[in-house]
Amino acid sequence: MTQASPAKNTDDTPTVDMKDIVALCKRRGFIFQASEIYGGLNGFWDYGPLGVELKNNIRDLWWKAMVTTPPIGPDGEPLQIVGLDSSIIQNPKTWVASGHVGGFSDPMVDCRQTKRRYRADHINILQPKDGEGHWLAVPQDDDEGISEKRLKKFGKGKSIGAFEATPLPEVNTSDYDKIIGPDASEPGTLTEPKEFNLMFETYVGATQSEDSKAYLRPETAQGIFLNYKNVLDSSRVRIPFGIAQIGKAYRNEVNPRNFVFRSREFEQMEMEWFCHPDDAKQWREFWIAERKRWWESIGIKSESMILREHDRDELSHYAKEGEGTLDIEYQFPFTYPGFGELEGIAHRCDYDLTQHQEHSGTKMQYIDPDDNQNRYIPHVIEPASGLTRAVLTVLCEAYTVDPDRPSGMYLNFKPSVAPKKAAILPLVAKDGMPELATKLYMDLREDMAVDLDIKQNIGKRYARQDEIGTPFCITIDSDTLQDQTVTIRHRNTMEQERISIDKVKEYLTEQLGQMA
RNA sequence: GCGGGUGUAGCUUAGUGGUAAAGCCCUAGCCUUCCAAGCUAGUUAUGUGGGUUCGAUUCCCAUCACCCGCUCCA
Repeated sequence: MTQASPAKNTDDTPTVDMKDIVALCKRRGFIFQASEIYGGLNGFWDYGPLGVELKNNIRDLWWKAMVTTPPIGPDGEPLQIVGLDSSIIQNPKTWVASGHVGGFSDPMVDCRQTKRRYRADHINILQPKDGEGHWLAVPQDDDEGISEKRLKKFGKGKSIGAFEATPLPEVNTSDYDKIIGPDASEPGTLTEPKEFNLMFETYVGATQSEDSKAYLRPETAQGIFLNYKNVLDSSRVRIPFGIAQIGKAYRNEVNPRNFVFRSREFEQMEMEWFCHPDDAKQWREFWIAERKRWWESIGIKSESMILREHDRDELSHYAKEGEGTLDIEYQFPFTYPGFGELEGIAHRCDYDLTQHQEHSGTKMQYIDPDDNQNRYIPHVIEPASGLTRAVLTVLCEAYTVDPDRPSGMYLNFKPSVAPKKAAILPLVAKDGMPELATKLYMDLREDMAVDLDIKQNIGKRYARQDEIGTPFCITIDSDTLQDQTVTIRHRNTMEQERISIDKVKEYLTEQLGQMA
């Protein structure tokens, strides 16, 4: 069967409009706005009957590719990867050690005049020692001599020696009206520092106090690092090995945007690959190739993705010393003609294990079973992607406009991710056709997710199945009553073929296997 | 977080300072022999909260949500 693929435009208009995808998701029960009847909640989404099937299918394929049947390694042996399901809430010290508590609460100030935003702890305030004149906000890290230029303009002839420098966070907010912002031309334009704590806070126990404060995990990775020793001591794995986890994570995003692409509650699929520091570079390359292949296996076309190395200055705190981070990016309709992040493959070095060793006092070093003098803290290669982001990607990729069919479009899902593999449709609801269809349905449903639909005319039912991306429709008609044959309709081509009713299961199993 | 835009049924659109209209969809029944046909009946809406007014979906204010741009994205 030929795969219809939408031709990518060469101009800057994507072939699919996000509005249509969002509307389809709501109409057919893939994704709803969370708490919609109360007006919704910015950054939260619910997965409907078909959405949860799609999400579970993608989740299961990831788990199978990582844990159940991990890839074959460079030495020809299967890799060792074990699963984990850690708690969303952990001891809050976890997030101090990981750097999230310190790094996620940078106070920011906005300038009302220039609309620019600054980190408060990166700004110094030059305060005239004689108390006369304006206070000047300048960058702390002032390589370009900005302070001098600002002084010349607003310092009323005073030299730098006539000022005292104070970090902005130490300045009383009641004095903000005297301050001229770093790029402003008049005083009093800076807002009070706002805390941008991107972790959701909660309280453990029935009484709320600072002592009982805890956090919803902003990444699943830390649960893996916390259990690194437990896994090592209980499951006979040896370096190199991986621990994989799928689960919810929470980030209080400043600005959720683009449907489920950036939401405040989302689901991650992360695997931490523990290896010898000398092998980290090689394993990073291995996982980049492996992960790209996986995305292709669930139906994402190679030409819709790019691999992008992070620039030095966008590297995370944990990746600074290593081989860096590479993103696999997808050409979403809302990033077109640009790309948006699908998965990051990061070299986290020994940052996390070292941090937890220091903060917890628990030794995290690995002792080579063949040479107990060879002790080291493993380096980590982390392929981390968003499951909910994967759902969006698969939807965007599958959405295919086709004006020549009643629905005007169809979802070109790979059968492995499709919520329904086949639909069984009696041509009309009489002459014993519904009974035959029900019998076939009862047989098939033991082996695959199938739909039985008897209502309305056949065209509407085909259209409905096209909209939810069902690869095959099996139709019972009057010939079936005579010769026990049914028609199989192929979603992408709308072509039909006739086969014996008792060959249907065999046929579908073979076809679905081939197309998976 | 800033600026701009939008908000009437699941969707697309009417309309009005005084009972909110239609088509499609959906549900039930009839009909229907291969791609959203037809008939009958039915469900469903002025995002939320204030204010002005005898009366607000309409005018005003606030708020929420969504979209676009900027910002942010550990």
